[in-house]
Amino acid sequence: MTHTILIIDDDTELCALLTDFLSMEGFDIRSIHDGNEAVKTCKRQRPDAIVLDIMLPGMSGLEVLRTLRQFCSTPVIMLTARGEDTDRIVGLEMGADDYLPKPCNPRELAARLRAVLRRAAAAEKTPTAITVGITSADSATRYASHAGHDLALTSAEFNLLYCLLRNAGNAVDKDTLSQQALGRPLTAYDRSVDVHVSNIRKKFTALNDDAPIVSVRGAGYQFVVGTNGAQNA
Amino acid sequence: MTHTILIIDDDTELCALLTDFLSMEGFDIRSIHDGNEAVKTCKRQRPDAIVLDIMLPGMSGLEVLRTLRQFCSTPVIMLTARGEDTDRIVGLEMGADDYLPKPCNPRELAARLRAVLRRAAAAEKTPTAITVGITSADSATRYASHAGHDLALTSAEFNLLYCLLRNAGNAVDKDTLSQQALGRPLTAYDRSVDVHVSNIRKKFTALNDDAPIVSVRGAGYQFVVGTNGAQNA
DNA sequence: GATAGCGGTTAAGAAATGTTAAGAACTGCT
DNA sequence: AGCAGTTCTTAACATTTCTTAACCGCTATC
Repeated sequence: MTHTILIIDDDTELCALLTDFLSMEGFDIRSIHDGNEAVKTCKRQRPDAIVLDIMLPGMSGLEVLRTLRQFCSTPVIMLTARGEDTDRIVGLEMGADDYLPKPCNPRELAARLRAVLRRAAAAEKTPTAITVGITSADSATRYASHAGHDLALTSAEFNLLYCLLRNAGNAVDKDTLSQQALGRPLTAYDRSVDVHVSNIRKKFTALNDDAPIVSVRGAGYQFVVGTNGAQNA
Repeated sequence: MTHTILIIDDDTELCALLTDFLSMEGFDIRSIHDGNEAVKTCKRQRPDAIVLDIMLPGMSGLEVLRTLRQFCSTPVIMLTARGEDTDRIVGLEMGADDYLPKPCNPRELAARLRAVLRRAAAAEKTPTAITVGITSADSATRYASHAGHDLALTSAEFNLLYCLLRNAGNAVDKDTLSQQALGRPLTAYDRSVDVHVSNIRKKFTALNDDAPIVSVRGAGYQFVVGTNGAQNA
């Protein structure tokens, strides 16, 4: 997949140089030499990443970044004057993703572009949230909700529910649950899983709803999928 | 991938010899016999590494190095006269990456070139800044901010947060945190990591925001993504 | 309908984490 | 070296969370 990169720099010569090099490296390059124009282009074209010079005529690079961040979270690599730590710091505060001292090595820029793109892709692709009916849990935030309300689960409870949600509609045996949620195999007379399930159910009923977790005798527990409230007899 | 090497030496015979040998070793070689010319070529062609003789007519090798370092950080291997320690020291201060006493063994030069290129590649791939939501940290300036404001972290706190940010959305176990942030393995009854986390949280709440760090009992700590600046779809 | 096993629930104690504060270790300065 | 300020570690206590044990009722099987 080829990525579109927007270069915002008033130095046309540098832009041409970078365009040549980065094109050979497999990127699709657009360049803009004016801040205001850049923001508009960005809104329209939605590039995959942006290379932004801090020194721009008219709107400064930092202003461009601030404006940009109001409507998108596209990764931005800033070009700073050599050793200008204050620029780095201000840029960082505004949400830049990386920096390169200016006159920059095109190879290094290419490498860093790939790095920020890789990270952005990883953040997007990894599905961490599971929603079943009106219940959802997200392992990235460790937040679980039911009917729009916080379930306020503890760490073990969250792990347990998350595991049940991943296998919603099927029974999960207690050994698996113990392993996944508590990090240890189930031993004889260990009732921890049962107690945690009990506490999770209590938190569902605290929201005035039946807990969608049923026990399957001898097989473990199951998150029931289907219309909420309606359970098989 | 083949690397381009620029050899700067007035001894044309030696240049020819090295070009022959290094080409066979898989490098792409250019050679220049004059200092001023070398700097220009370097600006234009951006070689991956430079072999620089210290004794040059006109501009000396050290002057070339100083000029070079003003606009790029390409790895440089210097060729010094046998036993000239002062040259080594001055060159080191100016940012040379390695030395070889002259007359040099081409095999050894090839080996050292590969070493500096490997090191440069590693340094290149490490982006120094990380931004997650509205929280950022830059290991180059060791500055961390949240919602545009300085978090004013101490050294250990910064290391800790940086480590959590690198693994945002996943729990990082305390032993890893201790190793990365404090430089020692976790020992029994060592609560330093917990105390540091507590202090970091205090600095987040001082900015009137919930600290985006949760503990995952028995597993460590986790930087949560997505609670604040809503992003992905 | 007796009984053995499983699951539901509660509560007490154990273990992990949160927090604070004191002093040790380090830093920069003179 | 000595001092002042900062940062880190350790220790202590508070709080939360987890495990264990106990008791209860339900279900399957004979």
